[in-house]
Amino acid sequence: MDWRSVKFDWNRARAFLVTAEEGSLSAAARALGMAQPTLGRQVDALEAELGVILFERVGRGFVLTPSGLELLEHVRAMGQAATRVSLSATGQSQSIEGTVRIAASETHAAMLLPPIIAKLRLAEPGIHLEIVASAKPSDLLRHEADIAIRNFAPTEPDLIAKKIRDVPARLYATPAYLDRIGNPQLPYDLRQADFISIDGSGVFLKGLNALGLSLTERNFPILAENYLVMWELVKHGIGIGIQDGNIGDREPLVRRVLPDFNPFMFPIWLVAHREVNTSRRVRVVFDLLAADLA
Amino acid sequence: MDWRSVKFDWNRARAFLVTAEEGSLSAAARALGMAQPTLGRQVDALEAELGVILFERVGRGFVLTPSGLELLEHVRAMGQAATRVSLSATGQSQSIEGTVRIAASETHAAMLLPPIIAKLRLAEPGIHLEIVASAKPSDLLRHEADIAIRNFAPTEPDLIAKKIRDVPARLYATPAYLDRIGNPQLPYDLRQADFISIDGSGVFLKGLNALGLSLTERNFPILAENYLVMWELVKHGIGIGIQDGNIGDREPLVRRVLPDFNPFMFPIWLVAHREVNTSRRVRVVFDLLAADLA
DNA sequence: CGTTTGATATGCGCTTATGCATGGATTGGC
DNA sequence: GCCAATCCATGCATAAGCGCATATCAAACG
Repeated sequence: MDWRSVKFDWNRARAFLVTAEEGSLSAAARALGMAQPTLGRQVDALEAELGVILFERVGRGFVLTPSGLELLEHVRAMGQAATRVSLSATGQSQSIEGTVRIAASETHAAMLLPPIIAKLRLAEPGIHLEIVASAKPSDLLRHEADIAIRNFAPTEPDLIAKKIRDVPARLYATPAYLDRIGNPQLPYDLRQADFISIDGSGVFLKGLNALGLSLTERNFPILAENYLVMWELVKHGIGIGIQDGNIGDREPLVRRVLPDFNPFMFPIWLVAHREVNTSRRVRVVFDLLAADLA
Repeated sequence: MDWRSVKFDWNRARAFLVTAEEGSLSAAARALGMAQPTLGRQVDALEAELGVILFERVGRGFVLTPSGLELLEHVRAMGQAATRVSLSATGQSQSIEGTVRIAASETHAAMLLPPIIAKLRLAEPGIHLEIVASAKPSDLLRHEADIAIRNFAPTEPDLIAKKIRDVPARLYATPAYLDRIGNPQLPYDLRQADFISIDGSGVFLKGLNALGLSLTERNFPILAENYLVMWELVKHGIGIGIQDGNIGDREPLVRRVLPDFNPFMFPIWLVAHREVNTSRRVRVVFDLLAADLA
């Protein structure tokens, strides 16, 4: 075998990849946790090493040359293979010492995880934990997290998932707000109420209507895009929000809207990449999460 | 985009790849032109970084662990992508300064190339030339060379090829040897002669028989596996060998066997990878080779 | 038109990695 | 069973790469 064509510095290829994808040296440096001059010099060195001009230096940022674009295609393939290396490596690792990243929505991260994390820290002090709280579901295929807590079954093929339980979600508002809209008792009474939406796709609206309410977009004057913000808005008497019944019932500032109404059931899924879940420490965390969330 | 999974040191992955493929740190170090301790430390560091034991240290060499084998698969994909990067980079390079590697059989390298190389050096002093003389056809897809001189049309899809001309090949031997076997005039007279073979696959035998001779394996008591060695054996009167007519006729030590016999025509092809041939300096060399070989 | 922001280059001190030389260990051959 | 060859590990001097601080520049905004 001839290795001439793999002799070039692969880290420089990585620098080029991230710089091209992020659009600037500074952004790439932030993404990789390196200094911006370092990446600049690596890209320069790669250009000299390959004899190709990759970027056109134009004022504020860089612009890919046609040659750079051509090369980027192949460097992307390197990056995807590198991702698979990292993914598989995590799965192969049988060391209990290391990092496990858990992705969850802000609510779950803030409301459900803390006691479990505390228990996990005591049981396995060698495991370093990272909580990725994000409104959007993390991409486990790209290894943005090792384990994700989701409210829907995953559709991606390479993921394994375990349904933990169904959580009753209810509508909450402050007593003051409920007084203001006349203490509604029936779904029909909510036709003029203000709801605080948490995503713009309308699934919240459809879900509520499926339960017997008849709402329109005019009932959603506020979009929070963040669970915690939504909950704070509800606690400040701005409108009605949906929340896990176990959490909402413990919050003294709010009361159930329509107390006798059947709760809206949504599932909690624990999801992990098949490759990653073969890792011993990921498995430990996965199993403990599954047990304690139930 | 999340770059966590590409953060690890790619050069260490390269060290692992070459070490695993070559079978030892020392061999990998030779292949990459690095020191053996360097690769050893890089592999150690990768194991620590990924938390995976890649090799089992057993006496003289390393043995891949199952985890290492699993990871090697993905690292190989990185290496293949890296090869494509290098390949495409050579093609994108419009700089006349740089290296061009020419692969040819030993005969072509020794007999045909020297005057052309001399001319090329004068015309393009900025181009550094490397001659890869090998009995086996170089793998252009893996970029073992930029340009290859071959005696057959390439079958690989991504290669471009140009047929230069047909070369008359003839049989040669020393006058002393021809005297010894009775100065043969007809193909039939060669039924007892010794031929010097250059490959073990029998194509030489079949080719000669296709021209009217009736030889068996007993006529090939010597296998040289090297064109120059074969030619030296012929010049020392050991037997009959085949050679380019332009070369053989200029050699005072030998004479044609069956002077009036039609020569065996074999083609000369100039071959390059499609990607690589877009490089300016490769193109320059390619065109000059094509012109001067005709 | 000046200010601010966010970007790329450069100089410098220092950490890190590399190569060389060497020692220790194992395999294969005679 | 010894010898030679080959390979991996370690210590040390050196060189290369990195991060920090800073200068410089361009674009957007008021």
